[in-house]
Amino acid sequence: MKILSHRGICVKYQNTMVVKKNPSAHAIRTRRRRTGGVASQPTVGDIARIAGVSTATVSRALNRPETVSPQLRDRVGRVVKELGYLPSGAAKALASNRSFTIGAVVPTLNNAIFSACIAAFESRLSDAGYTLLITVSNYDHSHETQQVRRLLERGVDGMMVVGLDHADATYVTLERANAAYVTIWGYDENSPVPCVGFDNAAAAETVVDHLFALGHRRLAMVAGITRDNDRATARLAGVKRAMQRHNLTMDPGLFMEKPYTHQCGRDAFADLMSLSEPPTAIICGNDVLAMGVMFEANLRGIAIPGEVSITGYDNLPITRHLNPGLTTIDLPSEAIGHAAADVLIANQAEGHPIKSRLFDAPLLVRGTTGPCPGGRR
Amino acid sequence: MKILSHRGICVKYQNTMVVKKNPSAHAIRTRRRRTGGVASQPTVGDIARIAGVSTATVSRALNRPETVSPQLRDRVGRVVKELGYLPSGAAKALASNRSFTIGAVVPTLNNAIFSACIAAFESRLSDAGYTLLITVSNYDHSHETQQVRRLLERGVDGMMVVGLDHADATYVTLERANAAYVTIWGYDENSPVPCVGFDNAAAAETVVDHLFALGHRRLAMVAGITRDNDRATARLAGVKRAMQRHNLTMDPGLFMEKPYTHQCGRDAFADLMSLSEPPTAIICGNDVLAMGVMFEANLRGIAIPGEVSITGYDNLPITRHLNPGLTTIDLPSEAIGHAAADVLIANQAEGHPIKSRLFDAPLLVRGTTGPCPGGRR
DNA sequence: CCTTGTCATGTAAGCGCTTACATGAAAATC
DNA sequence: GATTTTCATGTAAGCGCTTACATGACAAGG
Repeated sequence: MKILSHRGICVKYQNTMVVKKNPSAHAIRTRRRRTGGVASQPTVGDIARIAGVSTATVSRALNRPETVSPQLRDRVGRVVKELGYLPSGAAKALASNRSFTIGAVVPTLNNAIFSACIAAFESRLSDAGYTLLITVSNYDHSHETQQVRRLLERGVDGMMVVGLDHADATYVTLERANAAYVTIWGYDENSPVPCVGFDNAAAAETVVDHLFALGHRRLAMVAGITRDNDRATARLAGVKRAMQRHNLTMDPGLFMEKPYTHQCGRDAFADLMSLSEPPTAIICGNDVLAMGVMFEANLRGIAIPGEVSITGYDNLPITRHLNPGLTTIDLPSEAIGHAAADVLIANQAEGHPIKSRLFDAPLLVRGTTGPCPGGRR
Repeated sequence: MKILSHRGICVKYQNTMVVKKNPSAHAIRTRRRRTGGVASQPTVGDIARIAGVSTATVSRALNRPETVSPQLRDRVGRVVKELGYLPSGAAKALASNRSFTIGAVVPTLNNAIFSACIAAFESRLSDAGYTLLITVSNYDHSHETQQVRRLLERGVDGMMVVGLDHADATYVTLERANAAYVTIWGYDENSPVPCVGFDNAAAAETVVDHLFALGHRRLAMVAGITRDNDRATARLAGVKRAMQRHNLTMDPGLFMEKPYTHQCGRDAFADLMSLSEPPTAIICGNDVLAMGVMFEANLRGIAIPGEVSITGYDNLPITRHLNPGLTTIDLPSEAIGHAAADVLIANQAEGHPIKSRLFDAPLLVRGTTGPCPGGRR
């Protein structure tokens, strides 16, 4: 822990003041330097001059060392190190039309499943020399359009957006800008846009099938908010479709939409249990809701799965440690993050087209689901 | 869900091929356009020509509308909308020396406490028109240096790094680049670098005090890995300091460092309980470890806090729903994220110097701590 | 009516890189 | 030995913006 003097800011501050108060030619010219006026940062020109070569050679030595003679390469390298030279990304991006920057728009960062995906995404990008620009949409399509636009302005080389369903303007903007992008989480084989994800509805169906096989007939669903969220919508649709397939009646009172919070899961459970005829199994739109449901059941001394079965969706790392372990959909969040990064990088590096990719999202049966109490009804 | 044709990538791909195979002057010139050769994006020049004004006026109309007559402002605005013009961030950054981009280096994204902070940080940045560049260090100081360098190359207007303890090179790079930066999480009033955080050690001391007051004398600590992690180090130090203050003996066998995972918490508990004389209270370096400890205790039927008290550190949203609720340090992660963003933005916008800021991190007593079993020893 | 501001707009010079093309020396070919 | 080819390096033209300064119209002041 060695700490150097921290004066940069002050100087910068004072400099700004000077400029404001006394816009002399000199002050203005000074201000334009990259660092705000003080010790200006070295540029390729400086490196070139000191190393006694042209700027083109410096650029080549730095970006395609193999095209430069070893002596010059070393000479340039030495000067670069000596001066602590950092290339200007803006200038590079402007001149080369590549920013080595990739954008992502996620609905939220406060859900471990997205964080995990983003972490995987970032990790791959970082290894390939890219930096991640991240923005959050808060599950709001019109806000998302703004964020996409902003990322495009920042000159990202590619972009990842969550979900297939977006505002028209988002797609228009993306296509107009001729952007390289990939959607994640959802998968639709007929999708005209590339998607790296899984079939949310199909996975939800397997949950119902599992519960049906266990004898459950009275199923409830605590879905996420479906507005502007195609994943939540698809999961709900999957559950309904499977129930229809099994000829199960769907009591509207057993279907609800809740924000993805533990508290909402608890509230949902309380509501469901206060019904005259409570469900024997509760399908949750994600693990956070499922955990909330479990917590409330626990508090009320209602046995899981003895009295009620619970299912989640996501397979958050914590869910396997719960007691009993949560039966859930094992969502390949990391694989998706990696694949999304790979496809974007390959597109930039080798010009590979961005192709869709389907992942499995298998049902993971653990302890929260069991036979329907009282046998089949 | 309206989906447009998705042809951009292919064209770009083909175009790259063309260029590679036939580097005619035309193909090359074409390739240089921002979009890769197809329909090129409009520029200020295009807007200016169509609106019948100069590029300077376009720039002013877009960035400082009040300096332009209403008619021209409208005229420019209309053309901008019509052409779907998106300014080039690279060109803006190069010309104005401002990127409207802020960087962050975090140890991991796979810990809800950081995600929450980042979410708060991003939210404030976004409101102010900034975009967040995020990189992760994986708790590795030398990797962190690389990431800082990369962010600087990308031309961030400011940067946030987690913790006060960093590699020399990190600080050297930061100062040399004259960067506006702030460290978060830790706070040290004597720090020469600005820090927005709380006193990790002091908070850890309050945990010990609380346990001591409950009669516990045999304390164990499951700390995080302290290497390259000043927060974990400070927490451990705080615990030791408080124990010394209370004249408690510190059995080395009761102190261990573990990665921040649930499983490690479980393992730690198993180890601790297999000791001939197990602790009556276990202080955990963070909530994830604490939850792991709780899960294992639960599995073994060991009563909390009847037989053993547990404390966490972070106050993750889930911890209040646990049964019993986890006694932990209420870490102001969102406030820190907001404050870090605010200070960086104010520095850019108004030239305010970046000042340190101290937050409270109070002990939150919930159900996992109780009187020492068997009274005081 | 002339001067002096004031203000909206234009002109054009960069910002710091990349890279097409030019150049010239050395190597290869005839 | 004259030629062509190859290759490392240099020259200089942008990339798409911002902005200092120039300009000219018009208003205000004398």
